[in-house]
Amino acid sequence: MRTRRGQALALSCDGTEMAFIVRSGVLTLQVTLPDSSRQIVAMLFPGDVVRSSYAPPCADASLVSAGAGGVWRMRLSALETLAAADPAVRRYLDTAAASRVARQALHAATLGQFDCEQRVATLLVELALRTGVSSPSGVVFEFPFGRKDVADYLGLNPDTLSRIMSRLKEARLLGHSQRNRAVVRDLAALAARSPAARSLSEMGGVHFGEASLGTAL
Amino acid sequence: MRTRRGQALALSCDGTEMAFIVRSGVLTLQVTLPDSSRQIVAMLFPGDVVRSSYAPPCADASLVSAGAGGVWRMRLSALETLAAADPAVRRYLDTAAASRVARQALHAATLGQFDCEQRVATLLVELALRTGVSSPSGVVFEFPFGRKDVADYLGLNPDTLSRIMSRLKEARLLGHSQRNRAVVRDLAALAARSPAARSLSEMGGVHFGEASLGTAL
DNA sequence: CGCGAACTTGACGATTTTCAAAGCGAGTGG
DNA sequence: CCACTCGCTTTGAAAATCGTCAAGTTCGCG
Repeated sequence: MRTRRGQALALSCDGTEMAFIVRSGVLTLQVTLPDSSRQIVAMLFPGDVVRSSYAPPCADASLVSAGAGGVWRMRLSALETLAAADPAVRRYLDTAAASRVARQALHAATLGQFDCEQRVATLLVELALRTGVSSPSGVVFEFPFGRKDVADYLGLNPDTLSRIMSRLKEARLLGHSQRNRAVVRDLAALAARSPAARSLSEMGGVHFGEASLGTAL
Repeated sequence: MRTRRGQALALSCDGTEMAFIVRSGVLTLQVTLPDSSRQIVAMLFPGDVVRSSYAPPCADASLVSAGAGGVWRMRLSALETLAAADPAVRRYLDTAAASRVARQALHAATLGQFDCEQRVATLLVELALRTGVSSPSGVVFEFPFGRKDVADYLGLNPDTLSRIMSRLKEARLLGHSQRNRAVVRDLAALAARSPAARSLSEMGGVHFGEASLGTAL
């Protein structure tokens, strides 16, 4: 399945539990509780696995594509059959589930303990490590989120977020980004502002060919 | 393994990945990032499964018993062998992992979107549903946490937490609790203050013999 | 009975949100 | 080609929430 920006994927199709595997692009898992505003619970990168039952009951949950990308969608039972036949698939799924829990633990610490600047720094470091490419002017990466999306991920107000971004640009840590794109001029300085940076770079945050980004921390 | 209050269990023993299954009592999974204070990432109730890799790398993580309880500890490889032999075990582990992700999603929403009163209400509802027993004066349950622990779970300050508790007692939603024990006088009113209450009661929050608590919501 | 640790409570202060107005960019139609 | 409008972002001032600090209280324990 190809996905377009903003496209929402139903988490379960007529009652049967589904599984999704991200192939390219970034997806978000968002949850809206009654009388509360939306929370973006997780950002999902290529390789990540999502099941219908990752969403809490009695909540309006959906999987939304942030930018253009590709996803495999299948019935959970089909994936189980695959896993039963091939131990490598089984191991992959187990590892993916465990690492999802670990990343959610990190996110919980981000939401619970960090002040707003640390939260923003954490997100930028995560995206830079995951999808960034180094270039002469710094690490460049796609940033297919509206301010509101980022704010809902970090538990902040969009206005507050805007202020932080301005502050980081003024401090020369960030370049002036065009639409849907961001430039981190000084990744090390940004990482110094995020208590989670070290953990993020260890957690498979380093993608193909850009291992050097991780070592810079 | 029996555990005592405050006892910390090492998440991994000399490099091999371990798995834990909670038998009784309540455990907490806590994470401390560099230059940041402790976050209690999850509360673990009987039936919950934890693996070493649930903890993020480069973080000081540990499993701490809140009150007295019992835990099974085994090597992950041993558990895998069991699961390979018995499909029921396999299914149990998969379900447990998925429901852990769902509960962390709920916790993320709690930390990111709720104000401090809603957070406290959410925790109290969760504990009441999980470990509470109805009695003439309300729902009674063990509360084996210090103020600091609760504050670190909810991302609040202990002083702030203390104020909220006083306010809830004044509003007659809570009874005056003795040490390590709490009484919820009006579960429905408390649930009305937590946007996550409905989700919590659906998520297997209702334990043996106390199904009536859930239906009251 | 007195000590110490944990909890409570008040006043104050900092961070963050809210509200409102202004700015910018992209697409549209004259 | 240019003015125009719509949506999103930025920014300022005021307000609310929450955290900090310090003093007082309770409770368990020696």
